[in-house]
Amino acid sequence: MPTAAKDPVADRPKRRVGRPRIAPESGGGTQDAEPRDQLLAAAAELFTVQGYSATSTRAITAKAGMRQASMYYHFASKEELLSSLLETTVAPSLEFAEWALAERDAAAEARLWALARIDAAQLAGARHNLGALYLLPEVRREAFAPFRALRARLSESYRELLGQTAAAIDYAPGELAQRAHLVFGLVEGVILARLDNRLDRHPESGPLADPAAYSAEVADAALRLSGCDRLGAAREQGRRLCAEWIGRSEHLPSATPTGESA
Amino acid sequence: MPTAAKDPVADRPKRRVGRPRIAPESGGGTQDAEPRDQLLAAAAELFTVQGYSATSTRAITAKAGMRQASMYYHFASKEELLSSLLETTVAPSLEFAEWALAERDAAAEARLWALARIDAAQLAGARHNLGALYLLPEVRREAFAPFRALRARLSESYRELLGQTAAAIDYAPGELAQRAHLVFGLVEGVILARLDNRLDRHPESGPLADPAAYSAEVADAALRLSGCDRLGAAREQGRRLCAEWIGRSEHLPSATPTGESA
DNA sequence: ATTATCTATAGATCTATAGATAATGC
DNA sequence: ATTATCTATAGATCTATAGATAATGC
Repeated sequence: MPTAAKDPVADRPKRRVGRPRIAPESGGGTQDAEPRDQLLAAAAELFTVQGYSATSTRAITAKAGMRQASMYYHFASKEELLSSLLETTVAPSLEFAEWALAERDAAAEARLWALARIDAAQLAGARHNLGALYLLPEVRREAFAPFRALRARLSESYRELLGQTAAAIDYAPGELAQRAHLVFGLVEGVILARLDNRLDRHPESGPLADPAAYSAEVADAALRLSGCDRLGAAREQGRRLCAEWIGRSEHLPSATPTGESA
Repeated sequence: MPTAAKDPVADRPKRRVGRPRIAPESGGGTQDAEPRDQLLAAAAELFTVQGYSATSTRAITAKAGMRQASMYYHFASKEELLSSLLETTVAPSLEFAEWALAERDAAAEARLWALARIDAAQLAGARHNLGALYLLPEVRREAFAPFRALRARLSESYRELLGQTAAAIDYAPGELAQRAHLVFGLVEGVILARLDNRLDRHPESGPLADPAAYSAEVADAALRLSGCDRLGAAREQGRRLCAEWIGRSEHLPSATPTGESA
């Protein structure tokens, strides 16, 4: 073997600064992630399954393989931990929404389809049912207002795109807001579907069977609700928009702290 | 005044057996309700707003006007309190669903419309956002399995009705379950709409602006999702079914412990 | 005697802080 | 010296039980 550094990542001795941990890594392969990300991953699972108040900092740190107090080196409080998780949840959909709003060459129907698709796919495919985090009652606390503002912007994006569709011309006054709400609610139905899955069938957490197919169904249903009469064409162009966006974002470094290796 | 007992309810001296309370009634006119119902009403508000784990038994009893330990005379545990609330939440919709399934003379589309309507109206119009209770992560605990079974039966009722519609004949394999899920999710979107209302606009809890109109919109949207092509007729007959049911249930003693006087 | 409350408290948490300590880095 | 952990603990909870008590009912 003449070339020494064949696989620099695997060879890395993983020696770290600071006092070493004592607690063993409990299961789920987060061994060599950043401690901060280990905490986020542990909290994501526990918060979605048990809720925020029902999850102790002790439980989170045990899952992340460290002692309770060590959490406070990485996060100022338990609330800050939830804040971070919440923001990673809306961010991707919101980025797509803003891009889609600017793509004025594409039909509004296609952009709406694509937004519903991307948003639903993210909700359906995430390792834990992260969307359920914003159903947690604790999220109404003042500490989470910044996150709620992000979510309100996402909701408005749906309304704007819907307002640009051909069907919207015939809407009665107030009907736009009404229908936009229904569409937004339909997409968020993915969260509820996952809750039901977990409640009634799979004891273990997990994504819906086929997120890609499911999210396309949801996007179809969204256009049906909008009153769009040329679903086929909109879906076709919508798919292209999704593909284009995914192509772009793959060039970026995908910083998804909660998505563990596999 | 010859006839002595003019208004027996108002004249009732309200003297009660047992040691009297010391704690004052805090606000909301539940003064002369049964203690058990006062506790349920207090818990309904606090659980929906703050969540289950975040609500202490002390907070519940303070709102109901008694001391913390007195709760345990009426409920064996905090979990039992939530259980009672959960069951009062699904029961009305489920009763309607079973009646509608049996009404085989009416068109399936109309019965589906009516079920969506009744269910959505109940979710939209309840004093507190009681539907949100079954989004509480704690509801996954074993203690709440009986409630989850009720909810599963409601979900199946939607699927059965949808399966009897004309549009269902053309569904691909698996499409029935898929669409039924979307419809069920759409109706539950009412819960999310109320959460959003509370998050973003009204600081106080409260029902959606016009539950009757809103729930009719949701029922329309449900039929649109089903692929029904004769919405007008179905809606017409659906309205009649709703009216018939409401007529019936008004003859019964309406035992809704959580709906306070007004 | 029965009922529905009360007071007091055991025992088990839980969050966050203080300060010690075991690594690496320079 | 810096970093990332550790141990220990203060202080504030929280749920549920034990047993006393103040009403009504008979």
